[in-house]
Amino acid sequence: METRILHVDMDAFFASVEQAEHAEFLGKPLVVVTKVDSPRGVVSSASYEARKYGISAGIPVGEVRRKCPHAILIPGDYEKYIRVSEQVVKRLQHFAPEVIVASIDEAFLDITGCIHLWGSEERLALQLKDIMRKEMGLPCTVGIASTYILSKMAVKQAKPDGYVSIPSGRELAFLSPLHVRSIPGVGPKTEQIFHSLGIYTIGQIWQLSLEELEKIFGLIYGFHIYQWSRGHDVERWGRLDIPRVISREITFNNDFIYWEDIVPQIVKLLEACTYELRQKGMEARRIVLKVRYADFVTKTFSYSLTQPTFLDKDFISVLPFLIEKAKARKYQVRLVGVIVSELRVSIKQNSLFCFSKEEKMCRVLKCVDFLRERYGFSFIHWAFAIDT
DNA sequence: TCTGGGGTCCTAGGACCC
DNA sequence: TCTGGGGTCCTAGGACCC
Repeated sequence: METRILHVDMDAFFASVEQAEHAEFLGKPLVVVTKVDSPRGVVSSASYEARKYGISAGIPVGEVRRKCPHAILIPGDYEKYIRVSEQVVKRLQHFAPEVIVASIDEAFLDITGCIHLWGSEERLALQLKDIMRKEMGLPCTVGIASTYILSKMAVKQAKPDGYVSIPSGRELAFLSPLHVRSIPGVGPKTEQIFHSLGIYTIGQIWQLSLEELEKIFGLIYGFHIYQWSRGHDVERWGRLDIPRVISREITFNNDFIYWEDIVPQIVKLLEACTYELRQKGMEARRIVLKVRYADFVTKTFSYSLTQPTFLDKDFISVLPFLIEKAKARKYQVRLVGVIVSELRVSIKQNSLFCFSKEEKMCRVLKCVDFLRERYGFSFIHWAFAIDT
């Protein structure tokens, strides 16, 4: 039996969630933004009514107001969108034994063995769309094809509120006329390189041999493009359900001049990262300080610990070293971020044989985490006091 | 109109060891 | 004493995606 992969992508997800909840927003140019009142807010999600005015993800609120003065701007409620996303996934699980969640608003279903239950794959797809619309009030687009990447490319062509199937055997005919940017993984830089070579469509990529692509784009990326342009999946290295990094960042409403004002912000971000580490039962070995200066130049400064940890204090002890490096560039600061990486599942939290001190620390931190959840951050000093 | 926040994966140079 | 080569780790940066 030939494999059939179904890809679901929710249309204008955040905006649609808000429209489903507030009927008065239906049919209106609704724009979900990061910050409503700051000129540094940008669009997270725009309803299709808003997209008619050229509003798309990433553009600043000022430009939104200029392009569409009557647009409705609301701040994003990301925890809500995560909850709705989980409900969507639960509903999708009725259609296939395994649902691979690719992001907050998209998923893949291997429907190879399920099509007969619905009569045809088209009826399955339309039923799925119908249920999302009627039960959750959310429009979505569905693509079905023989590989994951093709199902995703099918969705791109069918948006919004559409359905496209690529029948087995018609893959190359589907791909040939599409623009190179239709390949997920080909962005503006790669597009530019293709254009400089006189290549605009996927069909034209086929004229290049694997060796030529490897020479232009490097061994790995060149191989990927070779496979993707033929509709073939490339095995993913990591598992989707285990995070590789945890990060928090903040863009200030006004640039900061003095590092005394910035450091507490960095500590807060770090606390949020380690809190999530502990919640996930993980620890990290590497910390990265990210700084975007007033001139929009972004620098990162990192340090690897000898042992992975989930304790704030272990990372805080190296923060001064990283901050000193960041200070060397004499510019005002518009963004700071903290990234913890080199993650692994924590042994300390899961082992029955923890040392009593570690165990004590765990309990204290769980208490601190609880208080943080209730009252916000900056309870870190409590943990210090009990540890020492 | 000045440009968010959360991720994934890959590259490249230098240090260091054998 | 001088030399090469391979392997691994560390650090910084970049392309891309939602």
